[in-house]
Amino acid sequence: MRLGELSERSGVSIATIKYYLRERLLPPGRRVTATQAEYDESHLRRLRLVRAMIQVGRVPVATAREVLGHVDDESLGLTMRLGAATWALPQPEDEVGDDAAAASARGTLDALLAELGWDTAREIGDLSPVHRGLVTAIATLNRLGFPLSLDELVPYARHMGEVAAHDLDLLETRPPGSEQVEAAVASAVLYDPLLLGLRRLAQEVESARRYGIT
Amino acid sequence: MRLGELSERSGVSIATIKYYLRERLLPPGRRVTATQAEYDESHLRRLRLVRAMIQVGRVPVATAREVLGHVDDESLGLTMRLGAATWALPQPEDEVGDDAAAASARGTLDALLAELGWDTAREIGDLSPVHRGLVTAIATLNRLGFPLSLDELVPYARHMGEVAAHDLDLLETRPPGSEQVEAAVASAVLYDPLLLGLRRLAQEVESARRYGIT
DNA sequence: ACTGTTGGATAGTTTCACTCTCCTGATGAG
DNA sequence: CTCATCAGGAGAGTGAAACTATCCAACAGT
Repeated sequence: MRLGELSERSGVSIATIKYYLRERLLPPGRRVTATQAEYDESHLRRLRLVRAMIQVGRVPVATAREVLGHVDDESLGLTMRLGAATWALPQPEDEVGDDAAAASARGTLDALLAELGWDTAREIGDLSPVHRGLVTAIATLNRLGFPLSLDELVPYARHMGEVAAHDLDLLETRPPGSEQVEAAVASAVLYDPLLLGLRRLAQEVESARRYGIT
Repeated sequence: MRLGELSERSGVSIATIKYYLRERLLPPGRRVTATQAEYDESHLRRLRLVRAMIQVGRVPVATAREVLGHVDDESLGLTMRLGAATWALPQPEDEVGDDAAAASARGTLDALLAELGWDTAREIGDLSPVHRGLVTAIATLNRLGFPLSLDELVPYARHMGEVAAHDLDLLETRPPGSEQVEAAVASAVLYDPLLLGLRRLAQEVESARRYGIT
């Protein structure tokens, strides 16, 4: 198919597709002549994934390019590709600072990982953006005057641990290959709003149950 | 305290504070003379909350203004204020369309709410932005070729239900009043990245556990 | 009186994600 | 063969969002 059809089938404007091609979010089509190229179903799938990452997942274009680079890196195993993609995903940009709040947050997180036996994560330490993002989040809550104790944090972590296990269960039902990696990215990016939405909904329901609708 | 001190204590530049004042994210100080005003601790707290919402929670300025308006609306009860704030919070903006994917997503969500007995949420139906956000997320996954069955969705919802219950337990430990409402906003906005970070971390750990580090 | 700040208003600046305009080179109907 | 049409590519332009910088008159501390 050509650019026009790709645009029509995906609902993305031609100008935007050209932009994504320029930004290398979408691999170039197979060149037919000097001024024409042919696209296939994989381009359509990739385009939809890009759109989902950017629009639903709020992932910046530059970051999306990086993540997709890891998705396409066939020299890595599943775990590493998943990890690489996760690694590149957007974190609540630092601005941590080394104040007391940050130090306390680091301590809390360390204790949490020890408590749960998540030693893999502890070894990686604060090199991981995920780890740093968590420190930032806890530190911010400290600064705001809503400190999180270990006891309050552990139940959250346990639930998210089970969610993660369920994530991987679902991933295993996919045929291995790039579809599995794409599913991993979709899971990382698109399940976020899903889970948060479910939490909000549950909060409303629970609040109504406890206090009535006043 | 005056602008300069507010800036120093919060770490936010004077120019930015002026911007927030202009945008009514921060109530004006108590006027001392025609060209000078006095700020207090509540301004500092509010400023930190605003920063957290915008920087960590990625909440747009206009939305933050709306949310804070509800926080300050003392004519409402706790549930309603929490609901109002939640209601105003940013959703993965629609662009739903009425295609088959959206219809199927609506059906799945309805079934889920019935299954869990979350009838309060079902009555509100698709008026709620949270509800619509969920439909968008599920529909997007459908379109990408990663359909979510009810069976796969239910465990997620149960876990988030427990998380929400824990959220409200924590909320009850706060002294009633505006601090409680602020805690509710902080919970809604700032726990998001915290939970997502925990999920990512748990995914890495679980993946390493299952498949090794390859 | 002098120096430096403060609050307020207005006008930049930066970043990001597109979107528009041009241009060259096919391509297909008549 | 011709001529309007469309494809692809490159560069400049646009609009929104969140700041940031510049002015200015009115104070405040010394």
